[in-house]
Amino acid sequence: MSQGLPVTSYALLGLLSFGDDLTGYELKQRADRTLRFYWVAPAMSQVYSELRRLTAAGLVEATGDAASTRYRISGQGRVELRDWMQGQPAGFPSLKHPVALKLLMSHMVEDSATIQMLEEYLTTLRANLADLREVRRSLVGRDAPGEAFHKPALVAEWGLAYYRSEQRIARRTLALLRQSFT
Amino acid sequence: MSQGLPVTSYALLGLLSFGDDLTGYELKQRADRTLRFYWVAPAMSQVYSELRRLTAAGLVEATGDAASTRYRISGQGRVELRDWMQGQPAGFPSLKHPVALKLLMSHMVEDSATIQMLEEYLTTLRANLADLREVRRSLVGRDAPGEAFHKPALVAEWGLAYYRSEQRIARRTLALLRQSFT
DNA sequence: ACAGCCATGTAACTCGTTACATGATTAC
DNA sequence: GTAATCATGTAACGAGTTACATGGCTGT
Repeated sequence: MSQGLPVTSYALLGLLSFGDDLTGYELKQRADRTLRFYWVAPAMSQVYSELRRLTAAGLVEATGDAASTRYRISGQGRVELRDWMQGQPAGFPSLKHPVALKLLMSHMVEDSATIQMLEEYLTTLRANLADLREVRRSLVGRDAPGEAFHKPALVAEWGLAYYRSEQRIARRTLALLRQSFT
Repeated sequence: MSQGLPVTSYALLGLLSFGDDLTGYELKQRADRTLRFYWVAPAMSQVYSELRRLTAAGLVEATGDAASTRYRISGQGRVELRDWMQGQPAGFPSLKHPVALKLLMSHMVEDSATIQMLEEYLTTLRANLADLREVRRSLVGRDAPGEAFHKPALVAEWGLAYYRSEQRIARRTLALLRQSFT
């Protein structure tokens, strides 16, 4: 039953599938640490409303008082999550890349502005890369095949590969622009 | 004036900044050919509503009858687009990667299911790569520095680099899973 | 005492999607 | 003549954001 929850709902349910029970606040923190790199960083208010939805559907169970509620995935939640994973195909990633977007129409501005944009992108890229490296590091020791964080480690590696690829292509594009910008 | 249009609005305005005037229908086709790889493929209905918004703001001009209207960017539109490009920083890309998402919680299912998911991803990746290569090919001859499609060509290269990186990491992950899957 | 974090929520709004609906033109 | 494509729109809805609001708890 309860077919067709939004993907973000399953994503949060997935974050609860590692065994521990969390408050909405803690769940948001976990999302910021992991989900944000390849899905979204949902707003605080959305975390709470999704948790209400999941509770209503019986996929998570709430314990504690109104001032501090802990949520844990239910048996039915595990079943539903499994079904969703194996049901529909994953679907193709969708990218919102404002840097590429502005580059596309960069004939409207001076090359120096585009060069500056790419430099700024490389800076924020470095920062994100550092964050993700830190996440990856925190999994060392529990990341062997079969261990609890094997799959999260694979995802972190995936993200690192993505960021490194972005670094390469941004640098290459920057070099090309600087070359023709006399 | 008219500060703070949604980015998709500027994106469509940008597609109109290459000099030709298009119908809503044609604009949608152009978006499907270019924008979709690194921004979005807006629904037909949204293309029309954005065009109405842009017209109301004086950034595009409409000509023709109600049965077939052509839109062209206005002088003010060019100014506004330039301002937007140079104004706020581009912002960091946001990725919605359902494959990575499912991989994260793949401890919930058998490895064989995850392996199958990655194989399917590689298939659709191949198809998208072919599409984008076709786009890149169509720009050959007008893609030198200073020429009309230099920047679009750079963006296409960027996209190709991204897809190739995805291919590499997907294959690597697949290999790791197959290895530990006895 | 006060700052900062923990913790939870409501309300308004907008972007973007899907479904629905219509009709003209072109190709076979 | 009929199917596909061109062309334009409306209506309903849902996901997700921002702004607002409240209050407890902890460290200095």
